[in-house]
This record gives sequence, C-alpha cells and structure tokens, in this order.
Amino acid sequence: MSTPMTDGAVAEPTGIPMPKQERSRRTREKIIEAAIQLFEERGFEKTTSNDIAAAAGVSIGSFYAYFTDKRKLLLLIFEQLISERLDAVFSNFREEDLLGCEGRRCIRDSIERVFQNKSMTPGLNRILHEMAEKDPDINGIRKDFIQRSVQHLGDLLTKAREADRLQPVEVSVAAAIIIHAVDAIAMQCVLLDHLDRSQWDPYLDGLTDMIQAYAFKPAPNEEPTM
Amino acid sequence: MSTPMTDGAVAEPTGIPMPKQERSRRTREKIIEAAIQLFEERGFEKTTSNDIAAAAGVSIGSFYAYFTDKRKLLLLIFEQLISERLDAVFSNFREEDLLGCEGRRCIRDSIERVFQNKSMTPGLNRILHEMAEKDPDINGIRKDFIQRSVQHLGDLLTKAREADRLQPVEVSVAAAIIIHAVDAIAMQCVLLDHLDRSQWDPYLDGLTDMIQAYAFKPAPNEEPTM
Amino acid sequence: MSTPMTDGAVAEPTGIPMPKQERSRRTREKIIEAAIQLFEERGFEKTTSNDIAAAAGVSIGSFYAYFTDKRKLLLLIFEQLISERLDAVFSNFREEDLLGCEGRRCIRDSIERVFQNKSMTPGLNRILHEMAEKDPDINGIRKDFIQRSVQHLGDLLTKAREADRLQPVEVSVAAAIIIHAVDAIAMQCVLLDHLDRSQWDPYLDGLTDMIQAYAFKPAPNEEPTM
Amino acid sequence: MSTPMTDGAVAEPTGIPMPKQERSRRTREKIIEAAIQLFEERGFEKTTSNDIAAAAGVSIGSFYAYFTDKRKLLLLIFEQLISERLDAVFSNFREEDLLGCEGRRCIRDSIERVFQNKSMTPGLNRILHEMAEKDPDINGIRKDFIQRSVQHLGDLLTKAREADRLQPVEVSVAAAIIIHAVDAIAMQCVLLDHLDRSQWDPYLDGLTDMIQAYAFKPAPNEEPTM
DNA sequence: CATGAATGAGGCTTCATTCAT
DNA sequence: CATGAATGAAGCCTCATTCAT
Repeated sequence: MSTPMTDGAVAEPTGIPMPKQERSRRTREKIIEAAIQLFEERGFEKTTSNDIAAAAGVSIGSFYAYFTDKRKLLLLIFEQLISERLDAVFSNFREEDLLGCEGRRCIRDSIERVFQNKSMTPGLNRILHEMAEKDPDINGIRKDFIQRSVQHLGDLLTKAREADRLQPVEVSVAAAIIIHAVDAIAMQCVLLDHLDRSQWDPYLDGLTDMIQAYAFKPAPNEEPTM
Repeated sequence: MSTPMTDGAVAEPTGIPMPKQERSRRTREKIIEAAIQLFEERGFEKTTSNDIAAAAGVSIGSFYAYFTDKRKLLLLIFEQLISERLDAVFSNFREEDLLGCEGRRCIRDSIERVFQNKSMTPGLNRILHEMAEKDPDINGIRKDFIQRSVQHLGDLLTKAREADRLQPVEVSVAAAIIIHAVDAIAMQCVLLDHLDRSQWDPYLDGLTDMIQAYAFKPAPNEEPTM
Repeated sequence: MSTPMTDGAVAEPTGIPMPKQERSRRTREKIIEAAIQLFEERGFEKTTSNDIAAAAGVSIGSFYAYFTDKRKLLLLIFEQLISERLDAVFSNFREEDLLGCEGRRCIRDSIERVFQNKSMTPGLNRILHEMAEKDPDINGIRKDFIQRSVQHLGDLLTKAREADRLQPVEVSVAAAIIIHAVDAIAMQCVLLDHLDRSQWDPYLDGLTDMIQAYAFKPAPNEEPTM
Repeated sequence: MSTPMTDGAVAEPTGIPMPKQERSRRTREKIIEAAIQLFEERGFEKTTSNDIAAAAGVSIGSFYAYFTDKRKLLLLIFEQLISERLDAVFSNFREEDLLGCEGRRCIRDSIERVFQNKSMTPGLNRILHEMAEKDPDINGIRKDFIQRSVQHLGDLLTKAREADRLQPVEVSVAAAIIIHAVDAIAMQCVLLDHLDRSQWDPYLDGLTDMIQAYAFKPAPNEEPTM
C-alpha cells in the first residue's frame, strides 16, 4: 500500500529542482525539519521565513534558494506527511482479520491510528484544516488525502459486501461518512480537547460501535457486540 | 431555549461599556455588520481594521472607540452567532416527535439545519474553525458551543433512555460522537466540497442512518429503517 | 499658455485622493519636495522609499498613505514639472518679435531657456530620459511633453509661413527636428558635459544659426545672419 | 579607421587577464554573448549575474572568474560595440563624394547608418544613455564615442572649408551640434517612437536639409537643394 | 579552473494602533 | 465623541558576491 508520493524525488511541485549535491540535500532537509517543527509549534502564519531559516541554521537567502516561499514548503511537507499517514492507517488492514472474528479489533486499531496520527503532529493537522479553504492547493492535498482514504475504506467495504457482511448501505457514502466522522472526533479529542492517550478509550469504543452498527452485519459465529 | 448571551447588554467581554445613546448604538451596529460581511468574504486576517471602519462608514478612530481591537469584535460576533445557531438546531425538537413515529424525520431535520447553518455563513464558520486552536478565547467559544450542543443532545438521549429507546451506549460519549460527526460531515460537504442543497441528501440520509443504528432502538411500532 | 495639469488638484493619477485637511496637504508637500531633492541628487533607483520618508521627516507609513509607490510619486513630479517647463520656454514668444527684427534674439532666448530648464533639475531630466523606455507611463509623459513642444513650435512655424518667412520645409517634421536637436544639445552640454552658463554661448549661437538657416528666410529688411 | 579598442587583447579595463587557452576564450565569448542578449532584452538592472551565467551555460563562479562584476562586463561590451559603430558611420565617407556632386547622398547615407545602428541594438543604446550619468566610466565611453565622432566630422568639415564649401561656422561647434542633433533625432525616432525603416525618410531628409543649410555651401555646379 | 551553495544587507510594503485636533 | 493622519515594527523577497570543494 505504498504510494509513489512517499518517494520525495518524484514530482516536485516547485520549479526548483531537487539538489544534486550532498551538502545541498542536507541543507534542504535541515530547512524542512526546522519548518515542520516551527509550523508544529507556532502555526503557519506565526512562523516567518526568517524564523525557519534561523532555526535551520541557514541564511534567508538559502531558504529562498530551495523554496519559492513558505507556502510551497508547507505543501511539500503535507504531501510527504499525508502519504505516510495513509499507509499507517490502512497498511495493516488484513482482509481476513476484518471479516474474521478479529473484525472489531481491526476497526478499533485503525481508528486508534488516526488518533495517533493527529497526536503526533497536532500543529500540522490544524494547519491543514485551517488553510484548506483559503488555499486551493492545500485544499487539493486535503481532498486528495480524504479521497484516497475513502477509496481505501470503500474497497474494504466492498470486500465486506461480497462476504455478505455489509448492511444495506451505499458503499461510497458510507465510506465518506465514516472517514469524516472518525477524523472529526479525533480532531476534537486530540487537537481541541487535548485528551491524552489514556482518555481516548470511550471515543475509540464509541466510534467502533457506531461504525459496526451502521455498516457491518455481525459475523455468523460472532456474538453481537452490544 | 434562548440564552443569556443573545442579549447583548449583559456581560460584554469588552472593557468598553455598551453605548447608551441611540446614535452610538447605531454606529456600533454598523461596525458589527460591516465586520460580519468582510470577515465572511475575506476571512479574518485579510480584513483590516481600516477596511471595517471604511465599510461601516466611520473613522478608524471610532472603531477603536467601540472595540478594543479586531479580535474582540470577532469574539462578540461569534457569541451572538452561536447562540442563534444553537437555537436553530435544537429549538424545534419536540420530545414526542423524537420518540414517536416522526423520530427519523426529526433527526434528519436537525442534521439538515446544521448543514444550513454552515452554508449561511461559511466564512465565519471557517474562521471559527481556523482560529479555535490559536486563540484560547475563540476556542472557549467553540468549546462552549459544542458543549452546549452535546448537553442538549445528551438531554434528548436521556429522555430516549427513559423511554427505553436507547441502545446501550454511554450517553455523554454518544452525544459527543454524534455532534462531532454531524458537524464534520457538514463542514466537509458545505465548506470544503461546496455541495449545494440538492447534493446533500445522501449525506443527510447516511448520517441519519448512522445515528439511528448507533444510538436508537426502533420504536415498538416502527418498521426497521434498513 | 497655461495648462490644466499645472493645477495639481485635477486628474490625480493615483487612486489616493487629494488630502482635504491642511496638515495632510503639508505632509504631502514635504514628501514631494524631499523626493524631488533626492531624485535630483541620487537618481531614481538609488533613492529608496525610506530615504524619501526620512528626508521628509515622516514615517514610511505616511509615505505609503500618500503614494502607492515610488514610481507613482515620480510620475506626479514629472507631470507638474513638465507643464511648468513648457510654459517657461514658449510663454514669452511673441509673434511680432519672432517675425520682426528681433527674430534671432527671440529664438536664441528660447533655446537658452531650454538649457536653463535642464540645468535647474539636471537629475530629474536624466531620470525622465532614462526611464522613458522602460516605463510606458513615463514614456507617455515624455512623449506628451515633446508633442506639445512640437505643437507649439509648429504653430509658430505656421505663422512664419503665412508671413512668407519660412523655408520650403514640412512644418511638422521641421518642428520635430528642431525640438529634438535643441533638446539633445542642451542635454549633452548641461547634463553630460556639465558646462556652466558661461560656456553655453557657442552652442546657443550655433543652434540659432542652424535653425535660422534651416527653417527661416531672412526678414526683408534684415541683414543676413552669417 | 580601426581603433585600438577593437582588439580585445590590448588594454583590458579589467584586472583579469585575457585567457590564453582556447576553451577559456570560448567560455568568455559565451558569457559576453549571453550578456549582450540579456542586456538587450531586459536592460541592465533587470539582468542578474546569475541570469547571464545561466544563459551562457556556465556557473556563476565562472562568471566572476572572467569578469570582476556585471558592470565591468557592460563596459567591455560597450567598448567593442562603439568602435564597430563608429566605423560603420564614417568608414565609407570618401572625401571626393562629400565634396562632389554626391555630397547630399553621402550625408544622408551616414545619417541613415546612425539610425540603423540604433535600431540594431536598441536595448544597449538605451542602457548607454541611461547609465552615462550615473556611471563615470560609462560616461567616459560615451563621451569618447561622441568626441571621436565629432573629431571625424570635424576633419571632414575642415576638408570642406579648404575646398571653400563650408559656411562661416566654427568647425568644432558645428560638428558637435550636427553629431548631437543626428543622434538625438535617431534616438527619438528609433528608440522612443519605434518607427520602422519605412517611416524614417522624412527625418533623414529633414536632417540632411538642416545640415546642408547650416554648414555647407552648394557645390558650384550643383543645383541648390531647396 | 569550474562549480554552485551559501550569504545577508537592503529594498519594498502592510496594517494594527495611537493621539492631537 | 469623532476624526483620520501618523507611526514603525515586522514580514516578504532579491541578488551581487564569496568561498569551500
């Protein structure tokens, strides 16, 4: 379930070519890392290009040599991040688990991974959310992420249907609703309410219940959850 | 279901007292209206104090005579708005409808009203979302709004439990999950995907299904929905 | 021979309205004066907006309150200047002088006034010349100036023709050639060679001779010049 | 009529010695050609050192290995250019033509060559004009060019005097006036008004007339021009 | 010699806020 | 109370030039 975009060398959205030399690559990395940290801590608007350059230990001139501007850098970061995240959520889904007796466990784990993703880079998640509307490119990234998530889930639901384990729902709508619901609750718990790991359980269980009740039929040999 | 905050004369968060005289009150209104329009159109950061004053037809000096700063003005606007919105969603909930044969209809209508709210002032909704994290006061408003929504819904769920119409869920968690899920889907459909009214139905139905499946037991005399 | 543009209140090319209050007008004037002086001394590129504001004793913010940018300010200055200059050259031309026995004197005086104009604001003249090509607006001003000069001179030549004092030249071409020739020599002597008043005479005489030989027939009762 | 400066190996104004090796010479040439093209298209200020190096296909480091800075490179270009130009204007002047029955034709051709020079490299001409004042070195080049032109023409006028074909004008002043007048009209027609070849004739004729009327007596066996 | 990454001074511009009138 | 001119910190970005490899 790896994606081409995970490989940073492909399809740079910037007009600036990927540096060839080693020193160059390192500088670029330093800037990206500094930017992630600062965006994470302060948000996008409150982080200036100069801050990033300073934190990376390079001159402002270098910053502009590598990235046309702050926004382009952000786009790059999001593109990297999102592919990683997508993999994290869906990569350990195994069909036999989902449809077997481990189904509930499997769903809950994935939900938890969404929560974990948010809690790893809460600041960047906020920014993504914040800027999606103002900035068409960022919205594009976000939409792409969502669409790919919905697609992944839709595939799984289709498998479930084939195994006669799905409620009579429209697959694409159900997938969208589930993805958004999980995302929103995770957002709320982690980013807005700042709940820590130990406080997640009721929400993880609640969401799992909701999803199961909404979309799945119990496995023949499975005790009803509730 | 009116709230104390709807009445502007009480508990202004500003240090500036409410103007007593008629002309003053009008000036204040003009500024607020201009601000709402501009925030809606351009967002918060892109709207300058001078823009607001100009659009209101008053001097920038007057602006600062009425509002300590742009942010305080925004807070005020949100407080007004949110109380109105809350009322819109919950005010026509009648217990007998929810628990009677009109239950599904009743839920769906409320969800639709959330969608409508978002689509009436999309810009302000974005700002609320955007700034909630950065700005503790705004976050406070947002949390207050959510909490009150959760409270309202929790009350209804409790009623449902008393009537033995609730699934074995924890009321407060279920309320939170439902509120957030609806909010998130509405956000996505209206603000990010810009769907118009005619495209909402699958999502309204899907959400209604999900909520019913998750939280409610069918009325004794009611056909199962799905 | 006064022009509408001499009156600064008409047809501001800036979107910024003419200030109404007295203090405002004074500030505006201070900025313009400072700009003239600095442009004169250092040229356009080497004068920064901050320099101008500092020299005018106002903040950089004020500068941008009055002028959208350095370039617009320059345009304004040129428009003012050029109308003044045009008047200076042609306003004391009296028909009877030109065609009477004072013809030569009259021509020479006008040429001298062109030299004087250049020597009064040599820096601005350079800038006008320099930027005319790069900047269509400035080119427009320059062309307008030249065209109006050519027009003025053309009118005089037409009068001369009516009095049968003109050589068989095409009026409009002759006017253009004379204007440009005088302008160029003045430019060269004053701006490039930095000749001072005492060294002008040979050029004034030479130009006068050339113009007379090229365009005018001697007055019946006049001794041939050369 | 070749000039010492045409030969690049002598008297480089740069501290950097002329490269001895063939590859070096080619690199140098590439840089110069790229610079000419870019200066021509964009002007001096808008062309960056990096642009030139990139266009020449060499590294910016190499650029600075060959030329101490952008300005020095420009000086070099002007020196080359100007000698070529001077030759173009005066090289086909033959004394017997000027003083014989082809005099008018000869003058007009030379004027036309000035027009052609301007139209071949309009951008560089502009730069020369623009920067002459700000930059003493460039002014020096320009003055040198003018002075040499005046000298050439002065020599011709002296020949004319010896043949009793000159009006009673001061040779050096007349030469300066003629040179500047032609230059200025050419500048105006070609660079500012962007007239193309087909529109030059009235100006070529007008200038020829003016010069003849001003400086030359008709040849004994020649019909008066006008 | 060639390379090209790195530098950082310096220019431009915006806008929240103050305060004299 | 209203006015709006004035402020200046702060952000953005460019590009001539240096220097380690």
